[in-house]
Amino acid sequence: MIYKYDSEDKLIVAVDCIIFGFDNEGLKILLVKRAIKPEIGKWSLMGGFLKKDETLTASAKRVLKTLTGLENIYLEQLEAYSEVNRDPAERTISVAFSALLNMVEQKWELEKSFEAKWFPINAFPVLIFDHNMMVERALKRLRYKAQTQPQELKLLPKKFTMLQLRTLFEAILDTKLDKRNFTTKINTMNIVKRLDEKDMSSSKKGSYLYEFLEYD
Amino acid sequence: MIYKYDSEDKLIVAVDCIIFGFDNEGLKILLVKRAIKPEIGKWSLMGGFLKKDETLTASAKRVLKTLTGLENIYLEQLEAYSEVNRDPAERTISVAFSALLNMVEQKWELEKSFEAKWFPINAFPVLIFDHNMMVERALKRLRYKAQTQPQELKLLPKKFTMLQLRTLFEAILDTKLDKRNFTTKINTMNIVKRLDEKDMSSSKKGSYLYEFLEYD
DNA sequence: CCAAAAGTGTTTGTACTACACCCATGT
DNA sequence: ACATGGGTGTAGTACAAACACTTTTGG
Repeated sequence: MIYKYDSEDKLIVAVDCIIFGFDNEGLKILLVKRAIKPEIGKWSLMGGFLKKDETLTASAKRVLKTLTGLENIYLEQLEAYSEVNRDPAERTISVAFSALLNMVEQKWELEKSFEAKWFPINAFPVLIFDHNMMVERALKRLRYKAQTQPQELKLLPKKFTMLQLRTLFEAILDTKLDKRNFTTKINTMNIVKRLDEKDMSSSKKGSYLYEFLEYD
Repeated sequence: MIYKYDSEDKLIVAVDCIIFGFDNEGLKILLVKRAIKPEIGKWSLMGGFLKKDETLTASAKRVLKTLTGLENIYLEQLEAYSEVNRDPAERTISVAFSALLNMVEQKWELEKSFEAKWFPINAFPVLIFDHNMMVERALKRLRYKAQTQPQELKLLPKKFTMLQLRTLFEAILDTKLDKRNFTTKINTMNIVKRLDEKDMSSSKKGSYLYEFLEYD
């Protein structure tokens, strides 16, 4: 026998993805021009609606795949947004997710049927609904991650130089970091291993490549 | 003109509250015996369903008020749970909230129409659905809060002794803390003020009472 | 006067900060 | 040989951890 909560309200649940990218210049955020009403034509986070038979994470992954073709991406649930009039079209609640993409060894491409664009994190437009709040929160979380679990920052190519890693940190934390102190700190953290390989593209001497250590 | 997302799925959204209390003996969690099917009679978090015209936070506050009569309680949104079959009765997603109650100068009482009971945090029963996961998460968050914003731990009476505060920390962090180091740390944090008053109930000498500083 | 709990300081190690020079090599 | 970016060490300071004795007073 199956019981049902017959008299309870039902409503639409959405997911919105804050997609961060890093390209050695700075931290970027991926936005799309909204294709449906209301607020059609305005910049927005990439989002979608939760289906009856999928989890929130699956839904966010589906959205991400639609936009970039990518699967198996680090996706983290942030927070649910539920102001009654957050979406003027209809009562919806939305759960925010954040994803991190490596823009350098880019194994994906933006789906062309969407008008999508990367914006620098410190110069992106006003977004629809409560999306700007969501980005704020995601940035806070990203800064926290950088301090506590930098190995989760899947924004770099598999092999990267100390300079790349430091530039990433500087972009996320929006600050300058001392080269020597940064190297010692990363080393004492025991999260990377130095390879024998060097990257020769940026100098005559070449700079060592590193990899994040895998942990079980 | 108003637009609607007509073809999207709608579903039931629930809130579940992880309610922590502290009574100088240890950290407790408030559970209720479930009164509706399915899983009727099993221990569960206090929960409810989101109504069309209320925010998630309002919904969680309503649940808390129903159970304890209390309003204006520190409530924090944790995470949304959305496994498709998490509730065998019907597809629902649930957003977890955590609340902190002071069991000592208890200004509230448990609503008698519910069979509700405080359990020690390290000895409570298996709960329905994914509620045990929710408690795990809430505990993690509580530990984090203790480290970073102890003044948010509204688990103590307004005036408390260092011993009470330390016992609370020990309960939350599940560890022993050195008396001297703890006092110095709390003092350098600048989050409490020592009153001229002493609590004489526990010793002949009496121990100073403290209050959390208000911050704007 | 003594039992019971409260209060208090010092030392040691570890982590963070600031700071400047030498190294390797392609041209 | 030199210009370019890469790599490295030290000294000072601040914070965390370990550790034990003295104070107060009701009984």
